[in-house]
Amino acid sequence: MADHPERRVPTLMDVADRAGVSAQTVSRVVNGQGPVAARTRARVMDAIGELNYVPNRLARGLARQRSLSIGFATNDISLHAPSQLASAIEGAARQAGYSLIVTIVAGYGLAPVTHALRALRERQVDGALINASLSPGDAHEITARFPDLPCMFMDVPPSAGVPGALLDQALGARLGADHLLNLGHTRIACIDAPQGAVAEQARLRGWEDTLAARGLSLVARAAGDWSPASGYAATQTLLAGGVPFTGLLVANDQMAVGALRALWERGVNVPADVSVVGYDDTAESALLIPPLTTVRQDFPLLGRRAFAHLHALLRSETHPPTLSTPELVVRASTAPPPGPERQDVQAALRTLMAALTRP
Amino acid sequence: MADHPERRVPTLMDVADRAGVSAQTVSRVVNGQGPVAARTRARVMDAIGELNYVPNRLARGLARQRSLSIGFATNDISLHAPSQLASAIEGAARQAGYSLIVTIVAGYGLAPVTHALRALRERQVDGALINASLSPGDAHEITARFPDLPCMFMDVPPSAGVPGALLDQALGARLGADHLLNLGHTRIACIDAPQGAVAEQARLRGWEDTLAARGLSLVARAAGDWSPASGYAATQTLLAGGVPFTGLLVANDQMAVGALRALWERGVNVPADVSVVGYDDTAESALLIPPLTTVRQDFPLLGRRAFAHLHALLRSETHPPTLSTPELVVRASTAPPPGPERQDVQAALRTLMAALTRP
DNA sequence: ACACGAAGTGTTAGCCTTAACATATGGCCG
DNA sequence: CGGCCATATGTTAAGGCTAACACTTCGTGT
Repeated sequence: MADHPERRVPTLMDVADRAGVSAQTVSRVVNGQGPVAARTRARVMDAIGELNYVPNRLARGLARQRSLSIGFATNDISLHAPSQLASAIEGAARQAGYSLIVTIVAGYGLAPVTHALRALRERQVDGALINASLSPGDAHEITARFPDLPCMFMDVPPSAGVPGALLDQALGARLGADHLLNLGHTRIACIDAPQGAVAEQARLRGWEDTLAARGLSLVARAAGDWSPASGYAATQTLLAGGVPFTGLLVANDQMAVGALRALWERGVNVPADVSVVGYDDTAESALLIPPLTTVRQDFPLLGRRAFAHLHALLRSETHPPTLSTPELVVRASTAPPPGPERQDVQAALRTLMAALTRP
Repeated sequence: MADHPERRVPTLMDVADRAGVSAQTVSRVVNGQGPVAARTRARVMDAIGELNYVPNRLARGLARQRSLSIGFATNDISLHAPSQLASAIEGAARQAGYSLIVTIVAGYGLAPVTHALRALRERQVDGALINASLSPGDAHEITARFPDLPCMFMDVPPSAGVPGALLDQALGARLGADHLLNLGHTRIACIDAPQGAVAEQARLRGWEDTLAARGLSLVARAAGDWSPASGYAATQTLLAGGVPFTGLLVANDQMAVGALRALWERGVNVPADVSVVGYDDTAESALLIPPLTTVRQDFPLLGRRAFAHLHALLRSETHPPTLSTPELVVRASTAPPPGPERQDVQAALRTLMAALTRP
């Protein structure tokens, strides 16, 4: 790769020699601390420019005993939430002079997270942000196993007593369920997320509790894996189950896309026959057919906050856990439940329409 | 943070003392190279376990002159393509013993990439993967400015003569355009991506060239920014433009979601009145209403390949640029163009239907 | 019995930077 | 004009690890 086999990348010492000063002086100039005469500084800057010197962060990290890098351990980063978080965290970290090392945690539970953190500790990260569906117990275990590694848990309930910044899943779930209840729905089904995902548990419990407060419970339930295809399959399962429902709570918007499709295929009109509530408010949601009523989660804000808290932690300032409040975005996928007679008319109309519009 | 203020994290030397051997021997055990007697190895392993020793990668990187980390410089990682790539690259890198440092490149062009690579070079990354809409000229400039940093350009045409692994944008664009042409469309509009995005240029040119080969050209054109909302707005612009079209080529599936919505709102039936072709084949696309005909891009494959090539490069094996071929996925959003009379009937039907189904 | 090579281990000298301390220079005060 | 302080710079010793080399201790062939 090297055009000039003899040429090494220049070091601090090379700059020092060229500028006719000691290494320490160059270090002072580079880091902008300690007194340096204006003339000297200028000479050093010139030498840096001429040699195209770049400081070596490994060596600096070794000498300073802090690497100025942080780790982000997360579930599959190609999903909506992790990628949004990564984007926000990277931005905040870079601005504060930190680099971001991303490690993907495969699967749920303690073991894969432990593995990921071990790798991050090898890299001497100054701290870690963890978004990996940990239970409060797991989070405590992590802090015990890595006492020297400041960690922020991004999806652990605040009650856990570990540093955390998270979205209030329970509230979000309640917002969605209450919305359906207030519209008059009583037969409500749900599509939740993979077992083991903490967000899933919190949402499911939030739904159940909200319904229970009105003396109701979920009439049917199916599980997906966050993907649109799984939402589609889950909805088919629900429809095939024979339990009638007029409201459908879905654990994320991507699965809701599949749900809308499955309902559409069966000739079930949304929202006239069934109301659908999503979760996340992805960029697509406002433009679906129909536009999706959903619970907005501000992931960029969460990401920035999480980094800010970790950053404070690194400077030994303690921060209480933060809870960001999601908000309900009402769009056209929800409406009052249909009366029984109306339901028949709708079905007939749809059949007619389908016949007419077919080429 | 430290429970026991006196306790440092154990070093190689601590392990050596405990096992009663020299540091070098511990190093040999940890790295599994060089001859070590079975008994000695066992003693060292025990000491490592007892102390919970973790090697310090900064120090190792400094001593070995390679950090076993690579950089990924990309546009906003919350978008579809970058997040898919990041996921695949991280997996491949981790498996090969490399950590991944992610840097987000803000904006298009040479300057922000240079900035990002400088930061990565500070971190002593062994190589970098770049997905940042660079022109071939920019790519050459980068290799000139960073002669010691092996780079893979993930979105630079192979003709550029720089190491690259990319998806054949021109072919993908051709597939989509040919599909519409073969269905009989002659009035084709497009929604392309931000100026400066290389993918955009390649796709736009591919569309134009393909149409030109049949003596046609795009009848209208609007630009988006990859987001569903921008696709929606662009489609509204096209519809308001007054230039009739029966085929619509969209530069990604997310914008196609917005396009489908805008057409639906205007009562334009897809595919009876207008056929829509997307690009990417996101997880949602098969489940939209109607399911979207699109050009599938295998980003996970691209990510793995890109890393494999970089890895080869790091071992001084030269690899020719690779071109992955996208493939057309035909779904229900495309059909032959309507005859003029049919178009009126459709419109009337839609009006009727909308009136009937309104509660 | 001797040289020889291989296996196993230790020693030394870096890798590049910074913290801590040491030194030199100049200005100012009494 | 000596002494003292602030400013500006240099020196030394880590920081944790590994490459390169040096040194033992064997077993082997002759």
